[in-house]
Amino acid sequence: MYKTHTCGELRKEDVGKDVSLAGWVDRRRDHGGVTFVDLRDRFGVVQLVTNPDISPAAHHALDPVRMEWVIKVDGNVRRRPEGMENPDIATGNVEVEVTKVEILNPARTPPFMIQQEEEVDEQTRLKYRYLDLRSDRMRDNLILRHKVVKYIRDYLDERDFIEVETPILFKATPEGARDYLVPSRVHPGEFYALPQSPQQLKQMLMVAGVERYFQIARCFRDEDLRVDRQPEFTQLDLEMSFVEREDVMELIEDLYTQMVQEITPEKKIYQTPWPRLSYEEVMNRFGKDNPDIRFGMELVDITDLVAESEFRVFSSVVEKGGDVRGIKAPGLGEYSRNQIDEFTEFVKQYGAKGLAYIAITETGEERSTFLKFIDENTKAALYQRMGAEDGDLLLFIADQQEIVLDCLGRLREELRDRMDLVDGDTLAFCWVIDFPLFTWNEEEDRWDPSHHLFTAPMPEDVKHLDEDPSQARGQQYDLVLNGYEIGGGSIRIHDGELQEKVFDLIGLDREVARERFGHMLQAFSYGTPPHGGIAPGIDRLCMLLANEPNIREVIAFPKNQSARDVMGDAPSSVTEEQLEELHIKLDLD
RNA sequence: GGGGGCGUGGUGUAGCGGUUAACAUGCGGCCCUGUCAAGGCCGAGAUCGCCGGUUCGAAUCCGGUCGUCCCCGCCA
Repeated sequence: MYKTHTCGELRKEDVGKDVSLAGWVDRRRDHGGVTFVDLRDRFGVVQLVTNPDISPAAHHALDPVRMEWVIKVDGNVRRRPEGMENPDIATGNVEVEVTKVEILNPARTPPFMIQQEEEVDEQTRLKYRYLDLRSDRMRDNLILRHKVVKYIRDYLDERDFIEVETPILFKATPEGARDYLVPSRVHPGEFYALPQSPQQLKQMLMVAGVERYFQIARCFRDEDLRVDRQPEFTQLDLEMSFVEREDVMELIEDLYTQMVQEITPEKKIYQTPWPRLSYEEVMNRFGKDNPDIRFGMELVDITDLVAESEFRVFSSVVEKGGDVRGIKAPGLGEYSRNQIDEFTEFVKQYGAKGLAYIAITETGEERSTFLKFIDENTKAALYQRMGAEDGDLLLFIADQQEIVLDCLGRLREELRDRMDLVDGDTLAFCWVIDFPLFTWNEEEDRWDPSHHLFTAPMPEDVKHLDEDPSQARGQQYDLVLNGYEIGGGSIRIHDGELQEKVFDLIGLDREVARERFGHMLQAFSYGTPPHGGIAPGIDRLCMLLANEPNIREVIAFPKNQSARDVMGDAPSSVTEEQLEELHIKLDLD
């Protein structure tokens, strides 16, 4: 037997026991005589002691042993001498006096020190991911993720959901993200696609009468990567029949609230029940549809106040139908011209032409790009609307509404980070609802679905589909946490006729629609229950629960930014024979 | 597709026109019987990502290239 106990479980109560332990050498402290070895396994660390006077054979057996060697020891648990306890580790009151050592496998000197992976180049960590994952941090992240998924499965199982697997090899959909394609050997020239999500399939399961489906589903999208985006990621995919949007939202809210309390009790949920905010409201208040509501500093519309102003930057924008809005950064009134310029550069990245400001020092002195152009009354009204006080910095953008909101929304979160306004142990969940069903696509001169093309309109808005599609709101809901979209869903269209009308609206040719979605329309003609669902992202949730700065830290084997697996070296070239079998000829420049 | 940051011993950094390329840690050796990032002494280990240019002289300046991270576009 390798182990009678794990390295993390020995306590005062175990003193006197003969134990066998096995694990990795975390550290070794050789005092010439007495030698200490910290032995680590998945469950913790315990201190081993050898003494040449007591057990010379065991003592010398440890001589060659170095960090990350895998060893098995027999020994006796004893209480540490008075004053030698280590309160920093769970097993710190005891140690194991070693009587026998067996080297199970020596280790080369690792390319980096396991517990210091935070300051190691990420590429090195990814190349040796199996070493990186030995660290407490990564081990804890893997465990956290396991707990999240297990909690979800147990919770949904208790509520009569069944987990159904859907195919990974399915059909390409030109809408939305780019597909990963898989060539077919038996059908020359034809391709499967890896699913961007099991959307169509879960709706088919509703037609099939499953009623309550979920799946911890892997999804694939061939788009460029970000801190919170990987080409393959995991969703809790869920769909229910005979529900309205409130039913789905309540289910997820209850699930996540209980899960967080159970798994990360140190986290505080900012507001319960979770606020339900309309798309229009969050855009006006926060400038983005996935707002971080943990702090204030909301956007303020001053278009009406400055429409007639002498400051042409403002008034000319208003003439052209644009907006002027601002944000107040309390306490930044002493910022230098240079510091403010950094904000200007920041918003220019997102299309703003400039940034107007009023900086008010603690003593009430004002520096401004435009104050001299506006009269006292306007200034007073502006200060009142923004709640401006001594010491504040007021920042303004004038442009088309879309740009103003986007830039100020991003600026607001930039200020959050600079001013350190939020606490990572606060989870501010909220729902964003009442999205417009369509958004106008300027380039293609047509309406695009804002969520996806199966989203049902609000019943009272169906009438708008014919006259003014922009007025139609969808029965859609986005789940937002601390400024990240961590899920989205909707009540679906279950009526073939309405579905065809939506296809028409987005300019999808009937023939093309039949080719791509004929199977769905056909399915819907055989008795389809009203249904809806949601697909919360597991990776982003775990990232936030683990206070990690990016999604890769909660994925065992992530891809790097250029979608490469640096450990396994994928993607890689294949043999001529493989290509031939797949009827593929390469055309590389 | 575009913009920006970073590439110096195994790892993390310093050096930014002339240095024996510095420091920490890890690694090897010796000493050390109560440490827990143990300590002390000694030692090995880097053609400064790569290619080209400027210069009497390049880790250092310039151009290109590759890698990586962050961002924009993209992600229904």
